[in-house]
Amino acid sequence: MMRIGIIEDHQDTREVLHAFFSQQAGFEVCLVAESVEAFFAELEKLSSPPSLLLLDINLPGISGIEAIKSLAQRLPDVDIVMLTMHDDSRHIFQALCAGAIGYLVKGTPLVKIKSALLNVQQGGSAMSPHVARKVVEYFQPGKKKGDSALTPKEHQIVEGLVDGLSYKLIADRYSISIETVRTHIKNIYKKLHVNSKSEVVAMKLRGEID
Amino acid sequence: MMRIGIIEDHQDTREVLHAFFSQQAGFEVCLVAESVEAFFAELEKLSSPPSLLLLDINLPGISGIEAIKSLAQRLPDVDIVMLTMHDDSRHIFQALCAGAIGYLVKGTPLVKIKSALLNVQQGGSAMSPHVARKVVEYFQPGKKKGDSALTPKEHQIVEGLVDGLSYKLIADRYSISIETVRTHIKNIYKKLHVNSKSEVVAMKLRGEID
DNA sequence: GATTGCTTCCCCCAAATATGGGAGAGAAGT
DNA sequence: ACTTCTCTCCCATATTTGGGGGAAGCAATC
Repeated sequence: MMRIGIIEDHQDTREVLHAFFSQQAGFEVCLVAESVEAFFAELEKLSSPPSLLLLDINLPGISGIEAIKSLAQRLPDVDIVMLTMHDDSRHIFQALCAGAIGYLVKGTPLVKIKSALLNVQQGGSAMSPHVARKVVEYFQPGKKKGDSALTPKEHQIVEGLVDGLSYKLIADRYSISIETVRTHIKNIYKKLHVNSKSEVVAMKLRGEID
Repeated sequence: MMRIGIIEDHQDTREVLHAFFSQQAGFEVCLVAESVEAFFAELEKLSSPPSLLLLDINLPGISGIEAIKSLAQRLPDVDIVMLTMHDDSRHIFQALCAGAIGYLVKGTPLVKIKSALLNVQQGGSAMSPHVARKVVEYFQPGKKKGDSALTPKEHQIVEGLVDGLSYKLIADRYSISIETVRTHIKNIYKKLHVNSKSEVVAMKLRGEID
């Protein structure tokens, strides 16, 4: 028997999930909440905690991604599966890094969700096809070799970013075309799994690069 | 009538300045000293203080730059104009940060100095009447008002920036309009003298904010 | 010789951002 | 009462950035 919790702000989705899994043999919906805050409040009243969580990202108050760590801390044995409309690399990466074990895109048929959750319960994973693809692509370039190691030129560019320079000024500083700067930065973003200058600066100054 | 004080160790320069401004209508040289120490001593004897100071940097004893703060403290309403041979950015930066409102290089024709001082008295600057004022304001975060201290809301916004959020996401996080976020960020930029998210992130993570 | 990785440059396009205005409401201090 | 500050929101416009392609020279490696 799988005891699942659902955190989802959209009422329709919430009720559909609740109704569906309540009917499925082997499943028991033990907690349904529309926000992380509400979830924690309800959690107090439960005798036995859920073993799996379906978690949305767009939530009022604390976002689903922000909540993953505290959820995992509070419920060490729970499997967290994201169920969200965001299929972009950034959210996927953040969620998985924070501790989510699965990532399903909204629109996935209920039966698919069911089988995915069964997979999770058996120690597998639950990912929508193209999410899985992105995940694979993430770890492919990184696991073959030097991983997130930036090339010398890329390190230079990062220095420029930390100094708050625009693409154009970086190009001037290193006497290269602005297009080259753009190319380097795009590559840096892919390696670091970010997508803005600010995030690169933040990582660098936090010592997360090098 | 502009009452000016002159602190200059080089005798020739001192006398030339004294003689020149004594002759100019609307000007009154009320104090001439060859050092900061001597200036403070003479200041005791004056009934009404100078409204403007011509200050050298190379001085015996306390340097002109070191003296700026104590001078400004002693004479809150005085405009301090540097008159020095040092035209390097370091000295300029130090002087302006300390509170000097103008910065003239030695060799400036007397009539130019005169018009520069007139500009200062009229709320301008003594470097080049319209670019100069911006330069001054650039180096002096907020001389007139509440300094570079960020408001609570602005600190919140900075947190959002450090987390790599876009304007829209910051707006969502704090439940305010994206326009409000833009306004706050514009104000932050002005206070910190930067003009990009990355620079704010860099300053914050370097501990230069707070 | 072929593949791979690094650097260099170009195109296009949509979105985000920076910059300059203005404006009103409420709180706090003068 | 008046000013100052903070927070809120809006408009317009120009530039920058992010994301998607592709391509070419070069060095190292296989």
